Amino acid sequence: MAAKDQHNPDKQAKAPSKKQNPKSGRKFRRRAEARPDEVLDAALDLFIEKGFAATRVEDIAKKAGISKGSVYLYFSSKQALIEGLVKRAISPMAANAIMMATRFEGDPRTLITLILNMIAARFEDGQLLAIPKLIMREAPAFPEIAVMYRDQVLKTALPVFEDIIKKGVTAGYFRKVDPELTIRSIMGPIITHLMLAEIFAIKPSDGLAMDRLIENHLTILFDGLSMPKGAPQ
Amino acid sequence: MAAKDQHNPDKQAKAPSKKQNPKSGRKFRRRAEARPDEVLDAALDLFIEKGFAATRVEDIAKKAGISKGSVYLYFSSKQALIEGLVKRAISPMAANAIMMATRFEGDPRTLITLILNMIAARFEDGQLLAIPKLIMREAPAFPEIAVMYRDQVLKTALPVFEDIIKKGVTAGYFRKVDPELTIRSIMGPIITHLMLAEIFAIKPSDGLAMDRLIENHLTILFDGLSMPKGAPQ
Amino acid sequence: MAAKDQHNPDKQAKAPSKKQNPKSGRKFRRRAEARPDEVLDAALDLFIEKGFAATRVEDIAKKAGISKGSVYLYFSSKQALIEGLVKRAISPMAANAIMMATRFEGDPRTLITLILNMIAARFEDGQLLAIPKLIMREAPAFPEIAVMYRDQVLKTALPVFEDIIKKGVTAGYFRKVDPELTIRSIMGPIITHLMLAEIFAIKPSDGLAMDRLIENHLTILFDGLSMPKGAPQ
Amino acid sequence: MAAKDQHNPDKQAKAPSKKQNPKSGRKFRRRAEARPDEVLDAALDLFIEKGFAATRVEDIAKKAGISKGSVYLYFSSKQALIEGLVKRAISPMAANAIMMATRFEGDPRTLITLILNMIAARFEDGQLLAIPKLIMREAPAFPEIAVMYRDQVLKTALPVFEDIIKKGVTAGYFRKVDPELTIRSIMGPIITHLMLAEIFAIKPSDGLAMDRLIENHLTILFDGLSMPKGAPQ
DNA sequence: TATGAATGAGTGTTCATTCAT
DNA sequence: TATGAATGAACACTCATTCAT
Repeated sequence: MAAKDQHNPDKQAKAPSKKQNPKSGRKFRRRAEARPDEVLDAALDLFIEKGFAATRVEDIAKKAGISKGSVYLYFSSKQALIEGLVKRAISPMAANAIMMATRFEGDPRTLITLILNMIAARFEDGQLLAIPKLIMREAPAFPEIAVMYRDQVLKTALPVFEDIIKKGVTAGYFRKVDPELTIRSIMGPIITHLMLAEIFAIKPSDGLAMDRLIENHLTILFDGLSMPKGAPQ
Repeated sequence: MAAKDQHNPDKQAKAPSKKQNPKSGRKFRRRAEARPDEVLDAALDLFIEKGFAATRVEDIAKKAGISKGSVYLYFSSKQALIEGLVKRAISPMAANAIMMATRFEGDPRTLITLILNMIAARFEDGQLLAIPKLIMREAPAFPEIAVMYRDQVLKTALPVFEDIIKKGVTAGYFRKVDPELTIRSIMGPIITHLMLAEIFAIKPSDGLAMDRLIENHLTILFDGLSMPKGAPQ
Repeated sequence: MAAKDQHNPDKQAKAPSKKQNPKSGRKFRRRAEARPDEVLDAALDLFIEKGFAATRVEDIAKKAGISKGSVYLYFSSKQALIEGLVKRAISPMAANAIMMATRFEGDPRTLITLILNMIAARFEDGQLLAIPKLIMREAPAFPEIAVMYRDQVLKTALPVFEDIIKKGVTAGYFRKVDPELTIRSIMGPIITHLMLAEIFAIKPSDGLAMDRLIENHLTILFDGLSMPKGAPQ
Repeated sequence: MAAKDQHNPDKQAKAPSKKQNPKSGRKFRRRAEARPDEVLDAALDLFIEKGFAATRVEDIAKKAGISKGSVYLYFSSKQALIEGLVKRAISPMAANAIMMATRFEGDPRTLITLILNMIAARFEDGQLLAIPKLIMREAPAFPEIAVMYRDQVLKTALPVFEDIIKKGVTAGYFRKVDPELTIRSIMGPIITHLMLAEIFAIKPSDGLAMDRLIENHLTILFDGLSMPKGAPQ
C-alpha cells in the first residue's frame, strides 16, 4: 500500500484499445483516465497477497472501486493484468540501470556500489519488489510472461553488469573472473536477502537492514572473506 | 484422517506396473505402504510442471497409478499433499547439513567448499530445488507451509552456517564480518544462478555449468573481486 | 418509448458517410429521420449473418454508424429490433401479393407463373428471405413475433393463393383439388429449394438456378410428373 | 414428450470418452448406462422449447434428474449435446431411406408414395421432426453442425431420390425432368406443410391432416394441377 | 440528440471432494 | 481398501441496458 502511483509518472491512460481524447486538458470524462492504473494497483496488491490464481477479478474491481465488468474495459483478460503490471514496471527499471552504467567513468567498484545501493533503496519499497516476486511465482503457469520479463528486463539489464565487470577486468581493477557468472556473485546476496525476508520473514533482528547487508556484502565481494595474508592471525 | 500422513521416510522404488497378482503366495500386502510416497512423487512432478493450482487431483492419481478417490485415503485434501511433500523433504535436508558441519574440523573454507559442492550436486537434479520453488509459489496462499519450512528447514540450517562463519572469524580464517548476513554472500549466488536458469532459462551457453559457477564464486567469495595490490596491473 | 418505432415506411438510401457539416445552410435536419431504418438495415444484416442471440447491440450500432446508446433512442430493446424488422417487412409483402392477385384476370396458371417468378426474383437477393429465416430462428424465444408474422403476413397472403386456386377450379382450369393444401404444392418446392441452398449450401452445380427450378417445378405442377398416356414411351 | 427412447434401439451408453464396462449384464454401476440418452432427451425437449442459446445446461441437468456437473461427464460441452442429438438421429433416418429405395422394383410412383407416407408417419411424432427443426434453427450459429447434417443425412438421402427419378425417367414412367430439381417438387410440399404447422401453427381445421395433404400432393405431383384435356370443362 | 463509460446479472465450464458399491 | 460416478461451489467473461455529460 506504500507508494502507489509513483511508478508511472505519465498518468495518461494506458488502456488497451481505447481511443484517447485528443482534447486533453478539458474537465475529463468521468474519471476514466486514471482507471487503468488504479486497476493495476489493486491487482498488484491482491496478487501479492493471495497469488494470481486465488485472486478473483471481482475483488480487484472492488478494490479499485469499480465494477467487475469495468475491469474488462481496460484489460481484455485476467492474464492481461499481469502483462500490464510487468509492462508498467519495465521501462523505469531497465532505463535506470542502463543510464547509470553507461554514463559512469572511473572505478567500477564505485559504480557497483552505487547501483546496489540504488537497487536496495528501490526494493525497500515492497511495491516494486512485488513485480519480480509475482513473476517468479507465476512464471511456471504463464511462460509468456516469464519470457516477456526475461527479454525486456533481464536481457537488458544483465549485459550492462557484464559490461561493467568486463571493463573492470580490462582496466585492471578486477581479477580475471567470468563476467557472466560474476553477476550472480554481485546480485545474488541481495536477491537472496530479500527472498528470505519477504517469503520466509527471516531477517536480522533490526529489520531488513539493507545498509548493513550491502556493506557486509561489498566488503566480501571486493576484498574477499578471507583474512588478508600477513594480517595478524 | 485415519492412517494418513504416516508414510515411510525412506523412499522406495517408484511405482511399478499397476496390476499385481493379488493371490501371490508371498507376504507383500499389496504394497499399500508405498502408496503415499508414490502419490507424493506424482504430486511433486506435476506441481513442478504446472504449479499447484493447475494440477488436478485426478492427474496425480493417474500418475501414481491409482484412482482419484484413493488419493483421499492417504491425504485428507489437496493441500495436505504440499504439507506431505515438505515434511518428507525436511528431515534428510536438515540432517545432512547439520551432519556435515558438526563433524568438520579444520579450515572453514574447505567446509564451505564441500557444502556448496554438495548443494550444487543435489540441486542439479531439479527434484530438490522443486520443494523451495513450490513453497515460494504457494507461500502466500498457504502461509502455514511457509512457516513450517522456515521453522524446520531454514531455522535449522542457517544457524549451522552462521556457526561456521563465526568459528572462521574467531579462528582467524575470516575477517570480522557479520555472520548472519554473510550467509547471503555464500548462498546467494548459487540460489540466484539456479533461479535464473530454472525460472527464466537464463544460463551460460554451456549449460547450467555449476562447477564453473562455484569455482568463480568461491574465488570471489574468499579472495575478493578486486585485483590484489602489488599484483601486476 | 417516445418517438420510437415510427420510422419511415419508404426506405431511403443506405447510410452515407457518418459526418456531415452540421452548419450546412440546407434544410436537412441531420437526417435523423433515416436513422431507425439504418439501424434496422444493420440489424438485419447481422441477424442474418450470426443470429439474433449472437449479434451484439454494439455491432449493430457500429454498422449503422452510430453509438450503442443511440440504438436505444430508436428501439427500446434488442427484441424491439426484431419487431421493427418484421413490421417494416409486412406491408410491402402483403400489399404486393394482394395487388397482383386481385387485379388479375385470365388463366390462373399465368398468374401463378407470374407470382412464382416474382417471389423467386425477390428471394434471390437474400434480404427478403432473411425475415422468415430470422423468424424461424427466433420464434420459440419470441412467440409474439411469430404470431405477428403469421397474422399479418401469412394470414393475409395465403388466402390470396387459396382464392386463385378456388377460382381456377371453378373456372375449369384446375382439377378439384383442396385449395388450402394445394398452396403447399405450389410454394413448397421453392421454399425447400431456398432452404437447402441457404442453410445447407446444397444447390445445383450452376448456382441457385431459380429459373430452371421454377420451370421444372411448373411443368410438374401443372402437367404432372407422369408421362402422358399415349405419348411415346 | 411423446415417444422418448424409441429412437435409439440399442441402449448402450453413447457417452463420448467413457470406457464401457466389458462385464455388461452385471447389475449396473449406479444408473450410469442410461444417462447419456436421458440427457439428450432432456436437451432436445428444452432446445425445441426455448432454442439452443436460451437453454441453460443447468436446466437440462435438472430435467434429466442429475447435477449440472454430471452433464459434462457425458458431453464435453453444450455444443456437443447438439452433435450428440444429430448423431443419434442420423443412422436410423439415413438407413431407412436407403433401404426402402434400394430394395424396390416396379413403378417408381408406388415407391414415392410409400416413402412419403413413411416420412409423414415418422414426422408426425414431433420428437423426430425436432432434430431438423433444431438444426435449421441453429445452423447459422453452428456451421459445423449444419455441415455434419448435410453430409451425413442429406447427401445420403438426396441421391437416393435422385436415382428413383432418373430410373423413372429412363423406364418411361416419368417425363424428362431434371432429377435434382424434381426432388424439391416431391419433398417441398411436405416440408412446407410441416413448417407452417410447427412454426406458425397454420394447419387445416382438422389438424395436421398428413393423409389428406399427401393424397392431394401426389395427385398433383403425378398428374398435374391442370384439368386434363378432353375432360369436361 | 448523442455519446460511451459503467454496470451487474447471467452462464458455461472446471474440479476438489464425497460416497455408494 | 479401492473405485469412479456424482456433486455443486466457484469464477472468468459477456453484453444488454442505463445515465451523466
